[in-house]
Amino acid sequence: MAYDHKKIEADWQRKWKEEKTFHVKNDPAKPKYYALDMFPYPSGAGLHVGHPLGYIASDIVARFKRHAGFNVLHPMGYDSFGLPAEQYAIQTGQHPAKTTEENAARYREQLDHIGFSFDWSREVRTSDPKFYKWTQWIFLQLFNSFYDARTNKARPISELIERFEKSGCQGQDAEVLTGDVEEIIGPFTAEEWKSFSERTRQMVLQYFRLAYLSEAWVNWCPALGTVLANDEVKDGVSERGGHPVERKRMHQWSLRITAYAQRLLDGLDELDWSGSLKEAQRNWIGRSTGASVRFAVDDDFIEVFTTRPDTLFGVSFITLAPEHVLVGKYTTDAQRAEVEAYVKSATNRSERERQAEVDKISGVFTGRYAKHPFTGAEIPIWVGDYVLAGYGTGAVMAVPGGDQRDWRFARHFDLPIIPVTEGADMAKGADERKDAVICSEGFLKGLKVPDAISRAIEELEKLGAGEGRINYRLRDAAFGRQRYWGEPIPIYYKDDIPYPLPESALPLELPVVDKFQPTETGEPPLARAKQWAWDETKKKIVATGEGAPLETTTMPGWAGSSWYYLRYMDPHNEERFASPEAINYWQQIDLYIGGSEHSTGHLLYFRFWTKFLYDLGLIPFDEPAKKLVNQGMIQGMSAKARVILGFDWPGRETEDSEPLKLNDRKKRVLVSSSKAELIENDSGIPELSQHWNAYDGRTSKTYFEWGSVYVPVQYVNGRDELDVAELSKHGGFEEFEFLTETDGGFKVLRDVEKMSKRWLNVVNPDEIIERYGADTLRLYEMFLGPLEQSKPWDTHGIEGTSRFLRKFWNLFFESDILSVSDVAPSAAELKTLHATLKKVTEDIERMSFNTSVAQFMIAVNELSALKCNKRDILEPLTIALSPFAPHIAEELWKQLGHSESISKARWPQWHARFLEENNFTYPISFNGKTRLQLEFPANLTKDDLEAAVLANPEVQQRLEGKTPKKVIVVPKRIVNIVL
RNA sequence: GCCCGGGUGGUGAAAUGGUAUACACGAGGGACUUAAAAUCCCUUGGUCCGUAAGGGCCGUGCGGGUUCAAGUCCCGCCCCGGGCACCA
Repeated sequence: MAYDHKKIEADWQRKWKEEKTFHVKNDPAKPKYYALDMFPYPSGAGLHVGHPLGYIASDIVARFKRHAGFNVLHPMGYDSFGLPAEQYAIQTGQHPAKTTEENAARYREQLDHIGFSFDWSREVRTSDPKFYKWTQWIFLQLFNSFYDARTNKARPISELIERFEKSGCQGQDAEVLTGDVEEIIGPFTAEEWKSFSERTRQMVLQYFRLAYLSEAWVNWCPALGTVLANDEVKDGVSERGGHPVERKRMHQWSLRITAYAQRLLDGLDELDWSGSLKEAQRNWIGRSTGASVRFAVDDDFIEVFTTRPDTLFGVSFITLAPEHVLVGKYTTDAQRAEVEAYVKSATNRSERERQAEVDKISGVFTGRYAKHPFTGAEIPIWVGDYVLAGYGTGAVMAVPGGDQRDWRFARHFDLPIIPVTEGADMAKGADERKDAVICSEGFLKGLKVPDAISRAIEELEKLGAGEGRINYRLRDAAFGRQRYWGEPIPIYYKDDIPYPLPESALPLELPVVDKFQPTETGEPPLARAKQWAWDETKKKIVATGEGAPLETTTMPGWAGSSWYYLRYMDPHNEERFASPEAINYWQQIDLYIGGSEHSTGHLLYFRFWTKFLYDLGLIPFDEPAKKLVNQGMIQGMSAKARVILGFDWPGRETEDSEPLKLNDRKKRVLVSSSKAELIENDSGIPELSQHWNAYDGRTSKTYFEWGSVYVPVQYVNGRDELDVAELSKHGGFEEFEFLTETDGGFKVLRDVEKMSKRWLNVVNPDEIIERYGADTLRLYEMFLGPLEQSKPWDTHGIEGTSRFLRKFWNLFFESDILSVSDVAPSAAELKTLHATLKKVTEDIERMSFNTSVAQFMIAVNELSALKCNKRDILEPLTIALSPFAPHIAEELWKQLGHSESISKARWPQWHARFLEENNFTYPISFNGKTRLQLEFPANLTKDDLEAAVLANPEVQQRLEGKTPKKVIVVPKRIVNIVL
């Protein structure tokens, strides 16, 4: 029987489906293992060979763990809400649910062809109302909770109301205010709380709810017509589409992730995640310790955050962010016009401009002064856009002697620069050294920076002018999107105050709309719905206008993905997001694999929601994934043909100085890259005159202007030669002519780039599977290199893994007839088997799949050389290969006479006794350089070994009668003779 | 600028401080074949000496160091990839 991958793979994929081989039950009798992939957004483009990389890795681990006796949860689903489907809907009027359905079906087909062991009965889709009912439910829990700073966990908001009724809002309670720049609410007594109107109470509670509606600065993207989260904005433009983003103040649903900043930071320590990923999260959370300092302004004050309270004596001015609420209040009448103009221009400048023009220093004096808490000196208050509204308090105490930005601002506006450290040269710049000695006159003089910091905080606290404080860079997460294709937010409004829908109203399904665009008045698409109001008494959705209006923004893409891993545990539960029994059984994700682009977005919200659900006692763990691996990107190997854009030579008679541009109407000439070098040397290429008569008229060395044209990679062979004939059949290149080498070949240039339609370098897994099979694809993806590393895809290398599988198959067959012997295996055969089992077992545990594939190849090469067809060797080897190449393994397993799926077979154990050797070949080195090899019994003692080596005639010869200074003997490793 | 990764043959890459380049691609040579495909065998870091067998020297981005021994550890650079960035 010849190895027929098409038949074998189709058969087994069908069998797995029919026999529900990979359906998993919640079976508390067995140990569990949860292997999860970050679920994909089903885009219209389908999968390319880069996408399944992580899925293959997790599938290998899942299959391996099954062999090792674990009950494995290995599900897959779709993150199916998202912008592309909606954009497409806007263009075509087609409902996004329809395109999503089609794309998901296509993904499913592609995934099935790769032979994954997913339990598809547990599939989830975030856009399915049965799923998003629970996303909405969790949102309601967030809305109905606050973060209790006293116990450091989320609690029901009812407890807070109780507290307000009993003792009002004092001390710690008033400090939970985090998030964006907000007007701080003052403390109030129980009596005051009771006297508040319903409206006021609800407004106050907004400051505490974990899901809250606030007036906040948001990243508004006019082109997308929506608000973006901070991590959706890159370099001042939207991550998707690259549209400009501006700062805008508007009503906005936010989640109070900042309340969890410290726990999100601390939790990282115990996670088995990559260092760089943890570092990215730490960076993003951005904890800094310092002090909060209040500068009195008449009977009011400005609060600043500083990491360097030790430099307080160097404060020569205060700078407020242009957006700061106190700017208007403090500006004197004389300065008002100037300040207002500045604030207007600064807020109109986009984030992008403000980032790009860092060198442009701008600011304006408010006319007012604050009082220095220590010296009582008058400190001028300025406004400057180098101060960010969203960080700290939106105000800084400027110390030009210790901070370079302050220094530049002071220089620009000729403000005083006071040295704060010994040995600093104020003419050159600020001294930002953290190991300097403070030189300011007063109690800090002579102290080292760290000591001065604690002393300064002490003094501030004594005066009541400030205290030690920790600040985070992390902002609250914008949660509303002015979009259709997302989860509706289950909120209705009475008197402009948001109220939660009752649980019985969930899921709040997406309403029917006539168009998916915003309304003419700029409201989100949901405002178009005819049935979009809530009747409080009937408890049902009614016609728009006939009840309380429902929220019209929808949730962002990361809502569903923040908790989906829990739904897989109990996907069809209608009573709860997942039953406590299921959650208790499956617990945390044991292995989570996905791309590193999610490191600060998804993975932070994912951890935040988990901690929140934990606080409410809904789940028994507060981190979602114990181990996380980022798979590297598979890049494309673009192919480019060189093209002549023009040529010229010195002294050409010409009307202008432009080089001779080649006429667009003529066919463009693509030149094989080696030929191009000849042309550049102007070695007289006769073909050129056929195309351009002007070329013959050249009178001196000709200079060429080159460009390049992308050609589809599938027509390029392993020698970087383009198959011109095949390309012509493909179409799209009719306008080109090809200038080949003398042997008719056409060489292209190769370049590693992102895999993208644009570069014509996309490789589709379907084509690879059609030609080589899924098992070969799986092996090759793993063989390419370490999982976490980015690497280019080159289809030609796949021949190696394809040959390997055929060689493996051939071990079982002789002249296409199954020929497996029951004779006991030889020591050499056993050694190969057990060396392979050892290496593969260890490699899977440490996710080093490329080296396990190499080990399988070594095993097959050795067994082929030994002409081994022993059952006792081939059977365990087949099990070991099955996680990597499951179809061929199943087929051979069946051929060996087994009736049950190989996935139920027990993982073969390796034994050290088969690996032991009687002899060891020692590399004998002189001064660290290997010179010869000598074989000795492996059990020889150090001393005997040394004597035997020195007695060897070849060694004697090299010693030339000298006595070695030292002989290093490492048993079973090396002997080093030092002369 | 700061923080993470990473630099090893023509290419993808391997190597608990212990024989650098396993495995694979590509390339070159050969066998089988009327031929091709497939398959199998040999060679393949550089360089020098030798007719040959064989041997010498150099070699893991660069420069130092530790060590009997460094791709691996330490110090200082350079380059590439990723993340963050007027963050007070």
